[in-house]
Amino acid sequence: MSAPTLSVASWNINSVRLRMPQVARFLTENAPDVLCLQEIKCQEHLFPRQAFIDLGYEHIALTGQKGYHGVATVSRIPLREYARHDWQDNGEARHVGVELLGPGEGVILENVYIPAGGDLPDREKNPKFGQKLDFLERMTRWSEGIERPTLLVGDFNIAPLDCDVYDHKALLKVVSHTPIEVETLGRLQAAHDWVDLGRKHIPAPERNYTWWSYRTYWQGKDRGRRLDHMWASPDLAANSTGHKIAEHTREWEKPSDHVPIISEFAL
Amino acid sequence: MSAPTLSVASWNINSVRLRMPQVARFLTENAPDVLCLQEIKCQEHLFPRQAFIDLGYEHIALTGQKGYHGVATVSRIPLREYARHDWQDNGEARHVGVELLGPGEGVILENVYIPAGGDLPDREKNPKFGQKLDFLERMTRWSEGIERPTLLVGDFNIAPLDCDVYDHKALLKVVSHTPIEVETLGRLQAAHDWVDLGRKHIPAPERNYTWWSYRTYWQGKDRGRRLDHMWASPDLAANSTGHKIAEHTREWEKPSDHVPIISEFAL
DNA sequence: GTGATTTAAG
DNA sequence: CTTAAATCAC
Repeated sequence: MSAPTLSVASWNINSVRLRMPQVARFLTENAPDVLCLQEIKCQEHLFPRQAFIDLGYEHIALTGQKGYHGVATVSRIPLREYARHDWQDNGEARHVGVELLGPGEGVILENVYIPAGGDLPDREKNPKFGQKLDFLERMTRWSEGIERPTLLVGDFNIAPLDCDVYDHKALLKVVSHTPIEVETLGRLQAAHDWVDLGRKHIPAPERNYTWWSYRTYWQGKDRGRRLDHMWASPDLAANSTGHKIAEHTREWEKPSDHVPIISEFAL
Repeated sequence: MSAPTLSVASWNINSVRLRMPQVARFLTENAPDVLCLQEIKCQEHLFPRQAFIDLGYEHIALTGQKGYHGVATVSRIPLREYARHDWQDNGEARHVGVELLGPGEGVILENVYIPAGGDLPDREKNPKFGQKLDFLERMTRWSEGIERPTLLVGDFNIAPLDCDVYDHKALLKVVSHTPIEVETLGRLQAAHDWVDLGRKHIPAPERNYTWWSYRTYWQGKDRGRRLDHMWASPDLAANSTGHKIAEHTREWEKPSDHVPIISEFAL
């Protein structure tokens, strides 16, 4: 018999209602214990709760709003909603935190959708870019106070390493890979010594993309970026045993522009 | 061997681009010589011309506009575009007339989409209702001058007979079956002694619906109306040999709210 | 390019 | 309920 494990997946689903069949397929084929979704794009009362229950993911914590953003954490193991941080400071639904109660008891799981930040990497001309940096700063302040083993997952909308994008030089001025974003994300990481599980298990410079734009994917040039991440507290990271990217979902019919990432832990 | 015939179909398709697969199925299964479509809902350059050519309907006359209205006549037999009447007097694409050049030579085929007329049957409170009546008046003036054998087909948006709706009394104040509309349509009919082929071959009070609202169809109460018609000049009507309603298409996947009607003529 | 929303129209 | 368009955000 095998040792007890915990598996956690994260996926920016870009409308959970539209893609529920794909979510069901992913859960059936991969059976993670917990799935964190971003960009569910629906209000809480419209979340397809029953579909998740039918799939065995009956423990659900979510925050949603009409049309945009919204995150949900669905789980086969019991959980308790722990927090909803408004790091955007404007009421947008971008975070839900839970505490695992079954296997993995005591682990805190933070599901976040960091703002995309608009097109221009300039605080003055593009307020959304400033909001993104401010969001990261607030997360940094928050990180400094963490005292429990925590897994921070979601769509960070930043590809930090040179090898996290298909063309480092070309993307230096493209929001998601600008030096200021990378530095700001670096301070967040340093504030809790967060361990980047994607790169722990798929070391740089190995290809590790999680997102391909709808605009260019059809060109087949593999213009990907690593925007989705799982960061663990050092103590929790010590138990992480693997990390994978379900890249094949990008080829599914009417796919999300992001693909799921999955981490496994020994308990 | 059989005598030469001409068959003509008419169908308010409610977006020809969205329903091209259904149109193809209808043409394959019914093989009319000519099909008149209403509510194609596209500009002329976006009409799926090649799809019709591939199906053998290579002779095409159409008038379209962005988003709404628009009519198209597609044919296996050669035709010549004859007229585009602006009976709405505002440039909307609601009519195209053709002259058949092959079998049926000399027949004029008028394809029209008469305005729905809005919700309130009141000229003052609802200008659209007045426009509908004015449209019919202009058609009446036009009818008085017809000199060639003509088939007038399309979505008239009026159910003239008591038995043309599921509940005559209940619909007396519902646009499509109000006395004023029925009378105005009656004057149009009288102006050329138009023969109502639907009722020539399916005599009143037999059920003869061509449209069921999206809003109520799911209730399964057969709340239909006969809004689509084929009217023939008396001389041409003498050659009409049959008329049918392709009601089963209303059960197809993602159907139009209207179903095709088909008339056959001996030549 | 894709999705949600709103509006207009049916 | 259904469609197209326009808008906005990503």
